[in-house]
Amino acid sequence: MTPLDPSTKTQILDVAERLFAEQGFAATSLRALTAAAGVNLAAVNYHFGSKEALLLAVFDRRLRPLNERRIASIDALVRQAAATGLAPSLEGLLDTLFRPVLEMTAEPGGEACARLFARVHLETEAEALESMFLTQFCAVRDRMLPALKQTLPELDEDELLWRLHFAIGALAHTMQSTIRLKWLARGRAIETDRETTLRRLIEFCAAGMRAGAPSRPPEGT
Amino acid sequence: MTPLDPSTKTQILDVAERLFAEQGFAATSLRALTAAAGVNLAAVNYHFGSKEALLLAVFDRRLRPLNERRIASIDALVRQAAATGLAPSLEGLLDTLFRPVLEMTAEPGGEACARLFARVHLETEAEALESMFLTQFCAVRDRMLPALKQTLPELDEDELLWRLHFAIGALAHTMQSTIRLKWLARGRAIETDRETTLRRLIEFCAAGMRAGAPSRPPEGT
DNA sequence: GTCTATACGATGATAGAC
DNA sequence: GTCTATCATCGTATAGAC
Repeated sequence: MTPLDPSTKTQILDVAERLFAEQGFAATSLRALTAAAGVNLAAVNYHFGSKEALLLAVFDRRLRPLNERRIASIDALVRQAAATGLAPSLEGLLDTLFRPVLEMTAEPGGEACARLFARVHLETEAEALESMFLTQFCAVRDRMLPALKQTLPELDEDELLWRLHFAIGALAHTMQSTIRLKWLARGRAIETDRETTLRRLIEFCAAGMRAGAPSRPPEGT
Repeated sequence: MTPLDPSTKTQILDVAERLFAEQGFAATSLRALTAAAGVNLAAVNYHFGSKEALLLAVFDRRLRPLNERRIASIDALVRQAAATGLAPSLEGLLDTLFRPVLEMTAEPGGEACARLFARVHLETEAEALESMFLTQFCAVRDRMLPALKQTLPELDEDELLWRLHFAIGALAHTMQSTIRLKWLARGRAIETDRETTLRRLIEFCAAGMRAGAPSRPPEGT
């Protein structure tokens, strides 16, 4: 349990993260996993309770520092904005939401893990997993929403929530499948540099969230 | 195989669609599935080859008419625009992309199936599934991209592709989890009427795709 | 061609000895 | 905490009846 401990538990977590990401969850058997980790088959069920709970633990370990970074960034933005008497910038808030996820792909094992992330909504009902995900995101949301309300005061709450929902979807899809993007491009080379992608994503979502405010297109059928 | 035939094959497809959507793919055993369909266990492997291939067939059957609707709508928009000498409207093109998916939820069994859809990136690499999905979407893309280029001529191709990618992500996330949206809302009731959602989605994505064109926000760090 | 009964190997989980 | 042995269940394959 201690940080530097190559204990059975952390050993399992490390190997599980790698194998789940490489081969997928269902395709990774506990026998192969425990053999690769050099531990006994029964150790997974002893330490985690089930294979699915092990997956939860893998996600939890990755998500925790990521959401802590988000919280710190939002707090810094809001504090800084309050000091100047202005609302926090929309681009800054979106950066806070997106950057930790995109930067995770630069960490060792991070890219594979990010892909695993995106493949989450599968299998069973994944209800436990969704629940863990939302619980962790709770603190982020509770800071993000008030900040966004300051920044976009003209939006009613429903509209704001939906637009944040769409923005998260754009992020999720970006993490999930550069494959689809490359296919969209029909073989053309396409820029996938991380900072450029982040800029594009922020521009798209910022414009989407501001929709209707700066210039209103004429209504049609 | 004929439309009205309650044959073993269509019987399996019908029950599979329902059970996969209700319980998830992994959680639905072929034994339970074939028992519910009143067919023999081996019938699945005889008619479809494997459990995964059955899932493919379920998706394929739903996706085919959906993409045909999209193609017809895009063609109509482009034809109509050409007649007036104008580019097709961005909102119209996005409507074409989104509406058939949202309206699928109104068909019997459609909502559950839409959720299953979104849970696609599961298990193994899901490579076969992704491949089927992209193959079907091919004809849509090949009409959508030229139309979008007419409508947004100021965007370079990379930017256009990325923005379409983001828009598809917003759609996918919308179909996938109203659960997350409701959680975002923290218990507040939130409008989830289909036409309203469609309008919100179109407004968000249209603004995102036009980002930088109509009015330019000042650049910051 | 279609359907059935049955068997096989592998899986996730568990009980109990140490 | 760790191990071995064992269990029910899974997806799949096949042999043979209609």
